[in-house]
Amino acid sequence: MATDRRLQFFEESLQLIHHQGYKGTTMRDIATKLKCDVANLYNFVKSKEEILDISLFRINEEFHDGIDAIIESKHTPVGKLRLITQLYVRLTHEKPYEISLLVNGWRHLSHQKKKKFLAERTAYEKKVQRVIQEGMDAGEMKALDPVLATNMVLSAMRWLFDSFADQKSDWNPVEVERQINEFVVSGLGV
Amino acid sequence: MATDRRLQFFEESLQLIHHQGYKGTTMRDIATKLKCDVANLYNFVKSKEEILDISLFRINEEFHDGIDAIIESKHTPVGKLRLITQLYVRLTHEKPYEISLLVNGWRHLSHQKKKKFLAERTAYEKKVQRVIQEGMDAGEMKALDPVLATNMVLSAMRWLFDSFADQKSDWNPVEVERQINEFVVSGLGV
DNA sequence: TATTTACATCAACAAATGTTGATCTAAAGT
DNA sequence: ACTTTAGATCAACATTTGTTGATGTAAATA
Repeated sequence: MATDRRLQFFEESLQLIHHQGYKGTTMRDIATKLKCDVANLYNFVKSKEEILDISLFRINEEFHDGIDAIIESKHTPVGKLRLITQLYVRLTHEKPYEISLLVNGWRHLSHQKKKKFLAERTAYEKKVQRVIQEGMDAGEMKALDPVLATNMVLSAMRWLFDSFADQKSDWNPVEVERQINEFVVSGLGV
Repeated sequence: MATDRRLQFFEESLQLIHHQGYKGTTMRDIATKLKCDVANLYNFVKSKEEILDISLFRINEEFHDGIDAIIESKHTPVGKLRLITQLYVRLTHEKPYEISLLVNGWRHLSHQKKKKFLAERTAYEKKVQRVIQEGMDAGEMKALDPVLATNMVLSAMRWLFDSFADQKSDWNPVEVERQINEFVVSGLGV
């Protein structure tokens, strides 16, 4: 099932979708990049939407599994928050085009799938929010609105996928993670 | 030129583009919302792309004019940074659908216009970066990578347009601005 | 050797989409 | 009274787009 050609198909598709958007990417665009006929693509997926579906929910699960492992671990709130940013930076560095779907692509899911995605996203934002809330309760972090604080922390990293996807930029992900963490921790710190 | 109906046309168009994306919004969608025929829309713009063009470069100029005024003012770097976040929050609260174009919509500009937009955006990011750099040089801010710091600061506010566009959320923009500022300033602070 | 599997091509279609030209109406400006 | 202007309608177009069905081929598998 996971043949070379099939992997290449998904890879090129996601790159095109990142740069041109989902609606702006046609099956013919993808076929051209793969140097094959359009009809051929339907050997890999049964519809265009499936490219989005499959890729998006796979990376979503990977991210959420990572979050869960951190939540269940025995770290202080600040420690957990550090691991969360670390996870996000690492995942974005490894798979910028997939993360691009989580940031933008989800809007083009079908109604049902979009509902499902947003419900899951909200649930996981709440988990991060709870970590921050615990940090505030423990006096490790300053008392801001927890919803607002969560949004700021997560949003502060959302430029990375664009940067990592860009050939010209060559951030060192470990250094990026260190500095983001410093920013976030002292941004919330007392 | 700026008649009621024309204003309504742009307003509804931008709302649709925010929710469905530029490519995902058809001229027929807009016509339906305005309860008129598709052909009628061409009394307001000479092409679909013009909706994007006009709206995007107008808000872009408004934002950049604001930045320039702050840069030229006599404040400390930290003071300037505070004014910049204030400007961004205010603008996003007043015109979330326009800001949505600056965050996402620009990707669908024609090649030429996109080049122009990106050049301007880069120039203005550099101006913000210089403020941060001055803050670091003056010892007001901790020494992080200035490019990275700039990206984090600006990106930390990029979730707002989505939230302000949403009917259900009712943030107080003044309070939001205060908390964002606290986060950003202590995030960069020594 | 027979057959399944992964991948490829060609032709074609139905629907969606941006756009145009000709025409109309009612109000506003001169 | 005459003319311009903003807004609206209808029919029609050329393209673009996702998708299908019939068919072919070369390698792996049984």
